[in-house]
Amino acid sequence: MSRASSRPPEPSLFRAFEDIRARRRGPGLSAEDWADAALWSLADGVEALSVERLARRLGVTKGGFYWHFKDRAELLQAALARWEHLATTEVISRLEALPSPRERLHQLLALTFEPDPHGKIEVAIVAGAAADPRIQPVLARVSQRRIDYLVKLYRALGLPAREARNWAVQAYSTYVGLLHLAISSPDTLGTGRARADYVKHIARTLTPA
DNA sequence: TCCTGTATTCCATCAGATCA
DNA sequence: TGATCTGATGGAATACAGGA
Repeated sequence: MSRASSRPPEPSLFRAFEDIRARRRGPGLSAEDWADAALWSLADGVEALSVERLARRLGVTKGGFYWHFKDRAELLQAALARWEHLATTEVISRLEALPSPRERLHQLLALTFEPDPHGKIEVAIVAGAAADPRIQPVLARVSQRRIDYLVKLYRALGLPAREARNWAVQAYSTYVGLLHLAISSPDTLGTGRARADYVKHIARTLTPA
């Protein structure tokens, strides 16, 4: 995927444990801090989300957790809500600040095909949806919103509605497939130059002439 | 292979402490 | 003084080693 512009990379949307600890406001953690930490820990799998483990990694005890949340299930829902907001709503909002639809599409493709922990979180959520019926509706909603936005971008590039939808589904399918490949068989995508070339290739194939 | 005892992990509760 | 946190505690689930 070719970078559409030379602008510096956007700061990460997700907050790692170190950020949460560092930016701790006041005497303790907020519910949002816990949700962000839970979201980050989802990279290890939905079943690995543990209140005690989370508390240890945040440098607090688990007692405070129950002030903010009724139980672990409520925390998972909060984490999923954060994911939906950060990885979809926030991304779309950032892209809308760009001047042209082509630039938005390039930036989106660059963003989604970058190797980072966000992909692991996405894959964990997808895998978790198979076992946990509470995850499925969130995942379905997020996928639909993303595809709808891609349709909008392709439409803005001049494609008719049906064709735009086909391009959008193809782009999103490629994204989901690459995420799985990057985690299950990372060598397939290569490293360094080879990977960058492949990402460029993908960008070309997903951008209408 | 199955059963049993022990250890570990996790979730949840609660009394008391801390702090703005 | 209220909001928030700590740390002890208990119960349930799971893992694992050892013996029959």
